[in-house]
Amino acid sequence: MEDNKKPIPKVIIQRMPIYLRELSQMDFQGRTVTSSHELGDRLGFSPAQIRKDLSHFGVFGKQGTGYEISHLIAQLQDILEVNRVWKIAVVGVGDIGSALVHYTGFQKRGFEISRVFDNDQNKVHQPAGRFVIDDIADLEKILKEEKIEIAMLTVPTQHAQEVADRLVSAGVKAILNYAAITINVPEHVLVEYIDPATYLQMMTYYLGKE
Amino acid sequence: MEDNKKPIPKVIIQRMPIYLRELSQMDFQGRTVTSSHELGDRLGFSPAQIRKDLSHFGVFGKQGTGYEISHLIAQLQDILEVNRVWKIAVVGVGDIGSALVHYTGFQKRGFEISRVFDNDQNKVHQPAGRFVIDDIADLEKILKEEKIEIAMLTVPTQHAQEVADRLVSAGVKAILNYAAITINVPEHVLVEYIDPATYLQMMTYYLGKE
DNA sequence: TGATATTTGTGTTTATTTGCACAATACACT
DNA sequence: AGTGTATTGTGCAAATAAACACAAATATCA
Repeated sequence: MEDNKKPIPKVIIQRMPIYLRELSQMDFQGRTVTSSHELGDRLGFSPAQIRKDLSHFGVFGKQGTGYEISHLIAQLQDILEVNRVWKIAVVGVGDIGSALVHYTGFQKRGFEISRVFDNDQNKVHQPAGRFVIDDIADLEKILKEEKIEIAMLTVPTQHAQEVADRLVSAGVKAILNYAAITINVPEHVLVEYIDPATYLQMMTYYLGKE
Repeated sequence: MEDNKKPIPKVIIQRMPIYLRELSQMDFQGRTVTSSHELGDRLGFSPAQIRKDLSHFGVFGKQGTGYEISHLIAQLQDILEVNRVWKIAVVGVGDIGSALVHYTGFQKRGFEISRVFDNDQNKVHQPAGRFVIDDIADLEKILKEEKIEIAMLTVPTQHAQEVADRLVSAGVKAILNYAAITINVPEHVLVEYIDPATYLQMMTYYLGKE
């Protein structure tokens, strides 16, 4: 294990959830042991890369045998801090927000939507999934009370920056932004983007070359 | 411009839609000219990186002035092949599929949903947005007829691989996969993944280190 | 006009990331 | 026990990506 103070590169952190997802899938299929070679085949990575990635965090495998799946899952969950359940707020209950609220896959991956906000008075206090929609006017108050540190931002593009600012002032430390716009936040706040059109445009670049 | 036969690295192609998105935003705000420095500030990239990235495709700026926004937008649209409209199929009309069908932002970014499929006979032939849901039994036939090359895969996890196989056999060349599973496709087919939990887990890694 | 400010595109350098290859270890089987 | 096969973790090399830094071009303005 590389045990100096250098931070582990982001590109490696990005692959860890992919490894965890695939290992969970293998576990679900009843598998108990795997190897860097098999995992690499399934994910399209080289075996060497998988071994090297894992080696940043410790020694998890056994020579000649490979990796015990349930053990590696537990280790990855520790590393990614998802051996507990993080509370999440969904801000904006449009089509995407609703879809996220109804999605049942978060719990087993370490997350639980715990509050849902909208600014539309026709939606406020109405049910959305197992929630009652809160008024976005109470955003800061509720997020602080509930100590919610992660938000999924699903408001219309033109309001994304303004709502992001409020999330930051409410103490949110990580934002998953579904609005198709880059938002500016202080350095200590993490932002990731989900914008299908950017993925599609990446692919059309290659489709156009054929 | 770097004009040898080396393919342009994927990491650069990934940034081009981000540049395009921000430039469109600036254009919408009435701006006409920008610089690598300003664009970098807004996006969190270094100016040098932006200039180097663009230099792979040609010369778009003017020394002392910067970039004319509308011109650079047009050039990026050409590069990414979104100066035309690509037909897209949505496969699986659950919560996410519905949200995509109702999303109005695709058209101006080069895409148009043109067919929508589900296997649930209670949904088939029912309306979804401006569409009538087609029976997934007719998937191959319709995709070939319509020459649809791009699909957004929004079926339940356990059916994702099987449906992906059918998309490939129907001639689809690019899949945007919303199912939380890695799918295997032939080398000539592009796949990108949208799985919110992987992004969240990446962020909790860092949150846990604070 | 000429002096000063900007800003690009790119050759070079530095840093990061990936891949290679092999000793060390474990297992299976005779 | 011994032989053959599988697999890990890692030092080192190669490949890739990012940053630096500067000549050349443009704009501004006294």
